[in-house]
Amino acid sequence: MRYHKEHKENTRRRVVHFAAARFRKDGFDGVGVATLMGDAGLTHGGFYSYFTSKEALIKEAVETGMDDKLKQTIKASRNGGIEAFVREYLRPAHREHPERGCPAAAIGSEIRRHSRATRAAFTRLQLSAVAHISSLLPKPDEGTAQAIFSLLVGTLQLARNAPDAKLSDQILKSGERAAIKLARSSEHHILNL
Amino acid sequence: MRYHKEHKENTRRRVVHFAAARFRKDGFDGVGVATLMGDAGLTHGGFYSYFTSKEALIKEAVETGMDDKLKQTIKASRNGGIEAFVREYLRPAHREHPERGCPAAAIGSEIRRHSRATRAAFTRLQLSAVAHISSLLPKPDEGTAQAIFSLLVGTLQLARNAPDAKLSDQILKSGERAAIKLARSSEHHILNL
DNA sequence: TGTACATCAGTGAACGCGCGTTCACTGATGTAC
DNA sequence: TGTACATCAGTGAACGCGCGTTCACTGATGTAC
Repeated sequence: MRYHKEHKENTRRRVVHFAAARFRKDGFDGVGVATLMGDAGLTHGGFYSYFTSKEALIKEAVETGMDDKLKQTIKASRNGGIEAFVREYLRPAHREHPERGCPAAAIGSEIRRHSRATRAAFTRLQLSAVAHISSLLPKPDEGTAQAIFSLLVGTLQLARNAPDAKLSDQILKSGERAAIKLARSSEHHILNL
Repeated sequence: MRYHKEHKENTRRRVVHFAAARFRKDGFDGVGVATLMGDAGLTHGGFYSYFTSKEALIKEAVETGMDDKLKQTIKASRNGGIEAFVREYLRPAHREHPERGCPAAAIGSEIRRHSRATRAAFTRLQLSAVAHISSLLPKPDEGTAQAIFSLLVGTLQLARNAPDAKLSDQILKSGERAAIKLARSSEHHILNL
């Protein structure tokens, strides 16, 4: 035997880690296998000893990115309830750094064109986020939680697209207000449909 | 003089029209200049007599797509108020056909990586949509209107990503309920932040 | 009405390049003696 | 402790392909006579 058994596993994790950032920054089609390996300090030739295809890495990178960002957001907003969660997600710093941010916002419109495995991984982690949001509501409500998640994703994405900083800030603010309104409305039961 | 003066202009419009559909279906990187021209019944060589670059066509296609879809949604929900608008936007048929649907949902996370001109065109049309939504509210409110638009976009995108039809339907429904709730809440002034 | 012609919309070969993927190989490593 | 060796993580050349872009050209067209 050569190299400790964890060696290859660690390298693999590094590739996925860097790929998760690259994909969020440049899109799935915006970065090639050579760059992905280069980010981890390797050359492209070894790629297929780690992954069966670029698509397989995409699936793992999406999974890792969603999981990491959810954990980070939960941690940063601990004890602050749904309002802290919403504010943490819609921070300008999150808008400024898609590479470390939520994949749903960074590459949300590209997911649908990828493999069933990629879409399943994405959706599975999305449901974790929704479950967490639901648990933060005055009264748990998966439907409202899903809508809040959709609103956060749409808001961040549109804020990133805006070429004007002031408008981008307004988009962020309007999303924040509405998300908190939705969260509170689930408590008051004022409006029924 | 040869060919009527409208001839080239008409051909150009046809290219933009087909490109607007292709980009929404396959993404900006998912389709090449040869295919874009082929859709309009032409070969790729003439492309640069119509557009200065692929990016220039992207800008026009985004503009056209946003404008067409907004007009279509307004028309289809005429006299039905904000609820009809929301229901029209979140129809399963819209989810099934990104190529004829809202560019914000179809390619929302890709816009930010494109030219300033492309982003400006996108955002300008987004503001038209927001203004229209605002006019449908019980009491005009640009902030709430922007949040409703963000919610619609995020909802449709996530519904398209879901690999499971039932879950996708639930995402659509939760977005619809929340959007209508937000619209009504602006009337009642129950919750202030 | 028929023909010769200038215009220019549209063609297709060619460019350099980067893509995803394959594969024969190199050389650093931990172990056996 | 020192050396010989088997393993296999990682290398880099090569593949066919499609990309965006350029350009010399072809040939359909409306007009002038």
